[in-house]
Amino acid sequence: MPDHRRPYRRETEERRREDLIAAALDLVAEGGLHAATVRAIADRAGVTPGLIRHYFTSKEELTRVAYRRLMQRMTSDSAAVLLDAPDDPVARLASFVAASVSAPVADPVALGLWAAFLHDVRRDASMRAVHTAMYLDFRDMLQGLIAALPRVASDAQLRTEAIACNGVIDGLWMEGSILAEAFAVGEIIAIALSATGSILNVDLTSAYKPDRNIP
Amino acid sequence: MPDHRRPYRRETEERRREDLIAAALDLVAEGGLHAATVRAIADRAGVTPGLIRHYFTSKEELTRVAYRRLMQRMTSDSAAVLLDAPDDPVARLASFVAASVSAPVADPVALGLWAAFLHDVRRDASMRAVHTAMYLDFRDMLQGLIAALPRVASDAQLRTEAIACNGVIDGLWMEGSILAEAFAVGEIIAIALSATGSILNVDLTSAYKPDRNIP
DNA sequence: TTTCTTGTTATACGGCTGTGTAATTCGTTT
DNA sequence: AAACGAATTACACAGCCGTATAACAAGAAA
Repeated sequence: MPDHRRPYRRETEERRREDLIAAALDLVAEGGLHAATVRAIADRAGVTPGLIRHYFTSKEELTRVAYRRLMQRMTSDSAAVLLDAPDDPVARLASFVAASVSAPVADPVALGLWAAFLHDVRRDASMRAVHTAMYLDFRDMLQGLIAALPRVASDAQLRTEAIACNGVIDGLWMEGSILAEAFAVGEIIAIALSATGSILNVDLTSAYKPDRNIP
Repeated sequence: MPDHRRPYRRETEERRREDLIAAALDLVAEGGLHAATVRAIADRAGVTPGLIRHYFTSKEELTRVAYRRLMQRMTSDSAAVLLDAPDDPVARLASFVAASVSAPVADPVALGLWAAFLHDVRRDASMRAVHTAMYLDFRDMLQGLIAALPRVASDAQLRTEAIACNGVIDGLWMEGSILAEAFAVGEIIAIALSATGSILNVDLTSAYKPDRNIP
């Protein structure tokens, strides 16, 4: 029996939901899905466990929402690169490819989160829909950049090339994130540029100018 | 109070360990890591929960062993392809690449298992070592096939090309496993051959002859 | 047949899980 | 200042988790 009840401040619904989602993602990233228990999430968000069921009908719903938020973040991280990318189509594609295999798009935490949710994604239809949309969004971005190259290419060829380049990016994203120590600094970027360049028959390597903002 | 004790047969240590490992992998594949509880594993293997701690010092050890077994299976599945692959270096590489993005190497269950263990792999040093070894084994196989091509290439170039081709394969392996319905039959194989062919500047597509044993 | 080893089952335990519900207190409205 | 609504806390509950330990029985050895 507590001497005094824990004092608290009322917050907006959006703020509380955001905090709970962030706490859940943090915990999943640190300790896997099973570490994100109702009590741990509440603790991390600075509230008591009961509050979670006041904002989410079940823990499963919180999980779904958190996954959706993660995918949104990954997609917007990718799209953000294009905001201050060069105008030249070749350099623009090169910059996008390089960013996609570098932080913050590619990092061990993001991969860990992605993997942790994978099983639920396969089982839950709504989560699978989120995943599919995010994958196709990314691939469409890539295909748009490829289509802008100064070449002639059929639609079918563009699709094939986009899938292939996406494959390279995803594969290197994965390997670079898990086995970062197995590669030299910049090696993944160089390989990504060279490989996608080969696939598209365009010299991306010499078109790539590292972002001056990032040391 | 049970009327009678459950009857049982004694088995060899190897048999029991194998059964428990297989049961654990089955359950992880079906329901994620959290579905592989001590009780569920024992039930699936046809024994009682206590027996697990007779053969494994902890559930964590069973997990590590199961992961090691999974990696062994994936590696040997990959290597098996080379046993009845063509002798011609180009056709040989093409057959290896195609097999690596097809069943049984690439399938949703394998990807799900791989993802389920990923977090533990990042945290546990011995599991990480297993993963690294498996990755390098696969890449070395690939690099060996690339080196056998009728071309001249430096060691550094071979390494770069192997990493790039491995990236393509891994990426397509991932996407094809999760989003199988988003691709036409054989499309992933065709793209994998075309992309790796471009990277290596070799025509793998026309060198590829589908295995007659597989319809 | 009887003994002995040990593979196997049975059971207990503390701790943690997600959920349901009642009590409280914050901040606003009257 | 008093009342009110609802955000938040507090607590209870059944169930499952991994682990520990003791009782049993299967099959080999004698």
